[in-house]
Amino acid sequence: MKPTRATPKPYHHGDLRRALIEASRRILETEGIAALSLRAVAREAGVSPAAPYHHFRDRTELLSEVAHEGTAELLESLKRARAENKAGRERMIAVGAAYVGYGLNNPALYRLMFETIRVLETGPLPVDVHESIPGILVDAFAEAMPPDVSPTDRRLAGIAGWAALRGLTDILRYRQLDPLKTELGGDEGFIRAVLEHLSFGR
Amino acid sequence: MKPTRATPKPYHHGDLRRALIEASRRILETEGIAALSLRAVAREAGVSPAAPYHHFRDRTELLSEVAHEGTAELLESLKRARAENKAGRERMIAVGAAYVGYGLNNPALYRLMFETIRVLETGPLPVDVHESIPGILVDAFAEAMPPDVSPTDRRLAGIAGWAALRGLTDILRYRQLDPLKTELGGDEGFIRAVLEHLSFGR
DNA sequence: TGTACATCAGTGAACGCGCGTTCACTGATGTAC
DNA sequence: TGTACATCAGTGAACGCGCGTTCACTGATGTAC
Repeated sequence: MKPTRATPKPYHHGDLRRALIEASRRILETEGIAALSLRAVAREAGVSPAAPYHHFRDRTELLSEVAHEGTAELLESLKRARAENKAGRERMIAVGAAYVGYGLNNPALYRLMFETIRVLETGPLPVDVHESIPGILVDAFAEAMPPDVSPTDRRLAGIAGWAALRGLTDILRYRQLDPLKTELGGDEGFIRAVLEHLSFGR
Repeated sequence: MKPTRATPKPYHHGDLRRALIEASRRILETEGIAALSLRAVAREAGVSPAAPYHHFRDRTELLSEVAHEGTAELLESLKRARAENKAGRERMIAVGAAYVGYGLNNPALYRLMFETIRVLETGPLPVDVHESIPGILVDAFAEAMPPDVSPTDRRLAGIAGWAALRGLTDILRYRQLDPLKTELGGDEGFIRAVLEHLSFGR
């Protein structure tokens, strides 16, 4: 009995590579990174422990792929928020909310992404800054500053904003702020309220 | 041959409990959390694999103790910074720098502390806010705001500041900002410059 | 002060476990003629 | 279209490893008398 799904299925057992990455993400978010072994992933995907080796050199490579997928998704989400809002406060808040939202919806993956960056990225900021996650965030904040602010201050405020988003994501993730959050109307309202207080450097 | 050290040594083989915690921290910072097994700790401390069980129920308890020690140290450092600077911008920057500094000097422990919080802390913010890490940070930022700012805005700005410190620590830890950092005179100058741009919510 | 005993920190061997990875294999699919 | 063969994704058994934890033990220290 072949499955009725209309997925590509280019090889004789379906798109296992895809299935393995999805299994990894499922395990990651439900059982945590410590449970994310190659064997567990194979089990979750319903194949033998050796099968993944036809698609990934080793455990590290699988993890990198998963992290990379997360990075691509988040980047996509930020670009969408940027495109849908004109520069200024609107965009700053939309981009910020998209960032925090992604982190809260994929907490374990979000963590993995940054742990992996340390290993993968050699240089400091990526080449094309406007296509990188930090680049988009910093820009969104910098652009929201009043017109009389100097380029350096603008940039520093952007970095402060970027940092605040990372911190905010962590704080909300660990539920350290639930009472205040409720008071201000959930995640959305809370994020908005906090972001209102950024990017107004002197 | 007894060691010449003047340490207490209340039991017949020295203060193993202490030695185990110190061994844990050494392993944590040099080899990472993944390498922090009970056996590795015992090895590092020069005792048999079963010895730690006379001091900690299991691996989790040891980890909790280590995390707790880190939390206590950081709290102590923040209190010192608070006591040594009068309320306002001075204190805000001193407390912020102390926070980031601790994170950068103990990166793996810093991470462990927050991973552990999730498990350990049941409620949201600790009871005595002025004796908690978030409490001190939020206050330091809130106090640095201009006098005409409303209590709610003050609090939100404080939270934004707290978040920025967490994010800043992460960013610096992953060396994503080295060029700019050098430009601004190392960690110290950089942190100061970024903090200058916070806590000026409208 | 001296002896008998209780306490308990540390030992070392052993257990069962899940892991990453390798290996010779099987069997379905794709390709050449 | 039909057959022979190459390809290669997936199998299942096996390896050696380090792990957490338990156990009966040993032997130094502390305590009662």
